[in-house]
Amino acid sequence: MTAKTDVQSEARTPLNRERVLQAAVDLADRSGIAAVTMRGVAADVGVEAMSLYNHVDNKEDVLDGMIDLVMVELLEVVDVHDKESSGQGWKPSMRKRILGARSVMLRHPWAPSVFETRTNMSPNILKYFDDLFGVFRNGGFSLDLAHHAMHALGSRALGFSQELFVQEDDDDVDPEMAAMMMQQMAKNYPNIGALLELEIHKDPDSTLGWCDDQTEFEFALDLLLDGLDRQRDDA
Amino acid sequence: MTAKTDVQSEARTPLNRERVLQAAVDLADRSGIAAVTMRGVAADVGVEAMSLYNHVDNKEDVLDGMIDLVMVELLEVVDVHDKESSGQGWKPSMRKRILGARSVMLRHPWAPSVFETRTNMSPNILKYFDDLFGVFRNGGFSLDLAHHAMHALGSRALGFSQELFVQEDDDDVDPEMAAMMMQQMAKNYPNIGALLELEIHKDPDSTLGWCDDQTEFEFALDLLLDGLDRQRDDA
DNA sequence: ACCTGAACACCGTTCAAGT
DNA sequence: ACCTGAACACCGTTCAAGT
Repeated sequence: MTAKTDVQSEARTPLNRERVLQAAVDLADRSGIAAVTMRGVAADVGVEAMSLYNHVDNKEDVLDGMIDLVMVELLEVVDVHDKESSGQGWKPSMRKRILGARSVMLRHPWAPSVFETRTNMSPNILKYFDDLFGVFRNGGFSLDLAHHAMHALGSRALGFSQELFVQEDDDDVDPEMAAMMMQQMAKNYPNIGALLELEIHKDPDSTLGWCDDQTEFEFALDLLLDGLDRQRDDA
Repeated sequence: MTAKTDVQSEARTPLNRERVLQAAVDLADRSGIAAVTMRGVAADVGVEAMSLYNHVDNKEDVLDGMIDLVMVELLEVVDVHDKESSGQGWKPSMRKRILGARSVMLRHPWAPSVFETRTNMSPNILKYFDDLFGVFRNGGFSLDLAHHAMHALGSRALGFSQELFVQEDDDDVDPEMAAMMMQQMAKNYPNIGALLELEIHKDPDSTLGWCDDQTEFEFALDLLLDGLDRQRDDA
């Protein structure tokens, strides 16, 4: 946001790694991760693409850096949410942390897909996971069970669950055609068809957007946390 | 595999969509998804890149087609595993299906990442999910709960769970340096450090590869299925 | 020390031209 | 009907040259 307002003073101060990475994050937030090219980031920062290589190693380094900026936000948010739920036991604490993490991911919709391509852990990522581990252990989990728990949570530990086949918003759906497709679906796929009918009954205006991501995320999270709680009691 | 043995007769029969897609899958299995370029697939099939466009719409179409071939395998495997567990209740059935699906994904390690970029469901994908839905419903799940269950399983329903930060196999780790890193880790990240120590104690030969994916996958799967079972009983 | 222009080796894709 | 050569608009990245 400051990148445009004060061009003169920005131009005077030489470019640095931080400004490059922040520009990349802003660009991704604004225009999607596909827009984050070396040339695109360079343009946003008022420089030619080749100049970026004075401040970052290569594009992988840019992506690593973008994730690191997200992690900083994540550590902040989790810290805030953590104080709210101090002394309430491991489950509310874990729940708050993860839902807090999710709120950060919602601000950076490109982040999950970039996370999935990272191979190296940064200090901030390690700290985040170490803290999560700490919550489990303070809650009476054995190291082994805490380890299993982290794997079971998977990406949910970072606040996202990749939703498969996210339909882009179809503004221009012919309602007649939609009805025909529904009929076809019900014939070939009876169970999915039944579900569609049920969901349409709930909200007749839309056959789309009927999966409330927040509800589904919390359902799965609670399913996992409750299951882990039970395993902890058994030990 | 047949693509190389019989060049002459292959050359005689004109190219078709199926041969293109199979070549793409073989190439991905052999050399990874990054090797699947229009030029690369074309070369494997003995033609120039531009010729492919006579048989597929574009690269997205190729990726859709590759996934469809995987889905065919998946439907076959699931069908086999399903007969083994017929009449044993929904849980063993669901378990067998999903572990069967996982065995297919292990044959095509590139498939998960491609799945995650698909936006459209193909008939085979719809059939697969409809069948899964059927298992839940026959097991006494309400439509609503079955719907939640599918979301909770997420990509696990297709037999994979994206593992974050998969470390590439580091053949050339200096053991001295590894020990130093361990010490550093234990200092900065006490919980992760404790876990590393525990795991090394189990298998002193390797600090890597200590996460048995199959075990973790089954742990998470059973956690979810047991949790869903409990919710079903409450209804 | 930092930035640039030109260039390279790759992409996916189009199109007129060949058979 | 199918295949090709040349070309286009993009990538990430290198390097010698500028200031």
